[in-house]
Amino acid sequence: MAAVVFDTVKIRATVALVTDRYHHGDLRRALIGAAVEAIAESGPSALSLRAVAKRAGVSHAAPAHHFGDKAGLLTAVAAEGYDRFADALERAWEATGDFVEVGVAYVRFAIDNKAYFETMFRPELLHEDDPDLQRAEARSNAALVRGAGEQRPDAAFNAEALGAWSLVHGFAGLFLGGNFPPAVQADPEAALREIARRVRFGE
Amino acid sequence: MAAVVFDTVKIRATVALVTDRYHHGDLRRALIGAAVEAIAESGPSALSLRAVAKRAGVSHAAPAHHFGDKAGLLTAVAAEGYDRFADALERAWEATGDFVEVGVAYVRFAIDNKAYFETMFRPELLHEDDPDLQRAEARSNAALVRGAGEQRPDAAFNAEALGAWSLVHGFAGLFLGGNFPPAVQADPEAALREIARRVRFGE
DNA sequence: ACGTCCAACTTGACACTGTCAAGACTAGGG
DNA sequence: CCCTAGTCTTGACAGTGTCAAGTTGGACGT
Repeated sequence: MAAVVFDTVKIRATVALVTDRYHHGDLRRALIGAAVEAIAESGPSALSLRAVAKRAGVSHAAPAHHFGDKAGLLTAVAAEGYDRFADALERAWEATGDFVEVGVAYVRFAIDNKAYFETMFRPELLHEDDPDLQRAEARSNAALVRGAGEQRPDAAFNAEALGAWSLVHGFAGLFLGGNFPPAVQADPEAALREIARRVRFGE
Repeated sequence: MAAVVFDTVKIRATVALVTDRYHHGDLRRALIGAAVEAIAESGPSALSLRAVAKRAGVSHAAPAHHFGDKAGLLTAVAAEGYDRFADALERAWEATGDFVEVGVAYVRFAIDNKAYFETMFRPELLHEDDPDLQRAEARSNAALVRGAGEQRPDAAFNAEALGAWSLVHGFAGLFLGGNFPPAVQADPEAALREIARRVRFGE
């Protein structure tokens, strides 16, 4: 009997996540989700706090209460994005141990998670000093470096890794902007693999 | 005597460019200039038409009169940017005939003309169907292709050119976002040349 | 020389935005 | 059972883009 009661409590707590009680339950999460939806539709710079609030079914000032200001909400989105990004890169490296596959995962993430990706790389919209953001950013940087190989001890930077990073990042950005010819826009992953086949790193 | 009068007229017309008469003379130009300044300070998405108007010393609705709406002003900025961009790429190709130098010019333009560059590659802020924009965009694409070499007739796209384009575009974007290690941020051109030395295109 | 037309620009208004202060509500601990 | 602390709402304010209606003044035909 006690078990049954306990279950009921759990169910009510779960239901509270999507219900419209005064105390929402996990409004913070819901707001981030609503923000991601809105960003996916019209980009991070067009995000409206009031529209996000409406989407989540709360009052217009609720988002600011949780995130301080608009940049705070976008920062939370970016931080979550970097975390998912790091996950994706780590998965790719662990599954294949292949340099190129990490690059493919980079681009695939950008395409499949346009909203996160576009928010992550727009520093003028974020609170760059936010500790959560910095932690998540560091995670994804580490995952990236891990997939890019060793750095020679005498160099100030790893030129091969920087080149590869630039390539996949630029590819993703140009693709999302619709700047490529139709054949590439139609199947970006095939195009990227074709490029990878034709590019050699190292002198 | 007639010549003197004519000169005076010309002088008055020139002065009108910077003066505060009711009919400005070339307000369109002045507004674009003010917009570029404002964008350089805080990015294209933070642009305020009213702030641009104030900077140019005209009423708050003057920009909308000339450009239709905010996206119209940004489109004009982007079009001018693409034109200057095409100029820079053409110059680099004609001066050196070197593939790599066109890439360097690409990145150098992005860094030296942050405001233009960031506006150009933000399609959600622009009127992409604007004929002036399309013309200027086509010009810079042509200049880019010219520097990237021939395309094999059997391929749907030029993989080497796309790879090089992605690389320089990504490098520029990451640099502008401040994502690189300090040594690279301090001297991006040297870093880019180092990368170019270590990357080989073609199988 | 002069009136008339028309593009350039202004004025005023509206709905919408982010942000802030003050208040209403409620879950959880004493 | 109340009281507190955190969650969310309400109401207000200045600033924004956009539109309609007004003013201004240069150019052009007569």
